[in-house]
Amino acid sequence: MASIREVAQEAGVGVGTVSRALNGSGYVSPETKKKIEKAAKKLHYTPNELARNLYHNRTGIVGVVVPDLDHPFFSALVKHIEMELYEQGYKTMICNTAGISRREQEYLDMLERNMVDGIITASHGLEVEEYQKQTKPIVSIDRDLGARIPLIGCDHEKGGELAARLMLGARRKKVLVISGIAPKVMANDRYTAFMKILKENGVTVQQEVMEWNIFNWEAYYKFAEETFRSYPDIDGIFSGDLAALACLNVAQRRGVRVPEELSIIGFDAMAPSSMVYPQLTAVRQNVELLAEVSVNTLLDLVEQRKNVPHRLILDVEMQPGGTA
Amino acid sequence: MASIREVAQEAGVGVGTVSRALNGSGYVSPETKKKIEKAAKKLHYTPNELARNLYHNRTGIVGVVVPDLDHPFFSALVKHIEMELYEQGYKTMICNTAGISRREQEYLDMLERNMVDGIITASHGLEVEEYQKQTKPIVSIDRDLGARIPLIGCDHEKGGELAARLMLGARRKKVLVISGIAPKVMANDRYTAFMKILKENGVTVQQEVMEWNIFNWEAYYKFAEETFRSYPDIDGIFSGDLAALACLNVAQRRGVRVPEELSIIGFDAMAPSSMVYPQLTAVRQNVELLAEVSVNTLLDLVEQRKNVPHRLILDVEMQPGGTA
DNA sequence: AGTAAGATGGCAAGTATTAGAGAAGTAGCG
DNA sequence: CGCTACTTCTCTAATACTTGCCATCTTACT
Repeated sequence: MASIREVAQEAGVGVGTVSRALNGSGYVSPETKKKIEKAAKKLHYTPNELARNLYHNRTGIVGVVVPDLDHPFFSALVKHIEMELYEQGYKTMICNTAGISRREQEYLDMLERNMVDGIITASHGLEVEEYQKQTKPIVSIDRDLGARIPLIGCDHEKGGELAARLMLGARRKKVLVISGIAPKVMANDRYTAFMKILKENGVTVQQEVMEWNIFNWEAYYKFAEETFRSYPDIDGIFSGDLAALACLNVAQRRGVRVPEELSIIGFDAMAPSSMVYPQLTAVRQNVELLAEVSVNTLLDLVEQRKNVPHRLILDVEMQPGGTA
Repeated sequence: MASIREVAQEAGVGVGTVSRALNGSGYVSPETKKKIEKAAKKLHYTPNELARNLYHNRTGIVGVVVPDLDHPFFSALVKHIEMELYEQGYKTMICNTAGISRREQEYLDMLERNMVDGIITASHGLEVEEYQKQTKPIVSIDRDLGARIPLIGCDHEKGGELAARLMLGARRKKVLVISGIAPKVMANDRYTAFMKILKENGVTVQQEVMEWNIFNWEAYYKFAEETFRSYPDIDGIFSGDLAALACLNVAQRRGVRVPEELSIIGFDAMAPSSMVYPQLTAVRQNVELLAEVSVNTLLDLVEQRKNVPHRLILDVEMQPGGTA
């Protein structure tokens, strides 16, 4: 762990010269530069990032806050965010809130303490006020955190419409919506839009609510079994991917024919939706684009590159499958 | 962004006193302490972590290196690692190598530059020598990186045995193994053990190799289709979860009855293996324990709490399912 | 009252680096 | 030869915090 001082001594120059030689800033003669590089190599010198960070008051780290890393949507999201951040020279710190709002708060505090240069949050356990207290760069996915905090999300409303059209086309009459519990997120818009269209067309729509952002297959499965008991006569289900997959699984186990007797439409169209047979019919979010846009918006703020729009809505499409 | 100096001025004391008052070290009278705390609150003082890090020469960050965050095994692993690290007061930085060994190298460099206090690596694109150059804390999952680097993994050999026993019990005669491409990882042991037992019992075993640690469902699916064309008469498949799921999916599409005509056994038994119908029969790794053990081993090194064993092998069990 | 122990807090060094001021040296040109 | 311009490099301040050392003040005891 040689320091810049030792390198300077070894090369017989001052520390400033070493700094300039190695960073390529300011005047350094070719010979001295060579001498310094030799000394650096000899001593296995690597600059201490911590001192650098202190001076520049930045770490090049971005915090990414999600409710559950093991949920297919969030693992895909974080993966793409990480890769995009890497492209732009940043590192990714993750926070798996697991529904604990204290953890979300702690990451906000880390912003304050300069540990991270910015935050992308897709976890929504805190009140908007907590976020509004912050002045440093934050970008929110799928929930409006008020002024100064850009919001990125997909077009949930259109997704709900697409699903509704599909249900209508299949002449479904008694449809169930399984929605998430979080009250203030954009995801709810898809169910509102879905239900509105179906009701306008005389379809009976019922709604069940379940905790969705903690991924626990057992819970989904139990919920699906419960659903089939409580609603034996429904002919359509619209919900997030995982709940839809659980319903599909239970339907298959019970011998309910999908899609003949029951249409199931998911939302997200993440990897597992393609693994089952038949493939799940689902509204697809472009996670890759979502990640890219989120990162670029955040870095626009961090590096003050330009003004960013407060709200960015990305398109969705229907992933054809065999369940609707 | 008030600094400690401003707090000291506001409270009318020296900076050292503020530091000691807020950290609870050394003598500070109750009144001064109260005064300092009031000043700190008034100025919204939050200590700059960067300066702290520089002084202590640590960041409290652990780097976690995986080939693909969106692979169900790695997303589960990282999730549990993150949660365990959090419990112990550390933060998690992730690196999704995506098979690019340069990225793996860069994380090793970050160790050198003091950006992270230690590394847990489950990605294996670099030569052992690169790791041996390092003197700072590293823990490896599923690959032996030589002396000084603890190795954690599950009992792949036993997993292979369990699968082999199941194949024998089902009287399978022509079995295919789909293994990964990485030559030096422990995962290969499961296939060696599996094949050895089957061959000893007179079963024909063939082997196909595919790139496995980059998760791409399309590729798995294509590979599975190819497999069914090339080996139309096999009656057993043993492979990682995802390849197994792809084979199950193709089998169902082709009308091959599972498990009557074809036994499929996976390895890992991650979430998607439970989502399909019938549930995939698969060897289950205890990812949660794997994460816990990896973190504790690493932190033993980081904090020099105690000597750590060089090799830790965790038990596996068979997840019963409907495909074997 | 004098002394010593104990309490309290200020000062400055240390942490590794960068940037900017300025010193020292060289060369070109009139 | 002297002035200017330019190159080259050193030195110091600054970044924000922690901590050891020392100075000062209080209190109590003799």
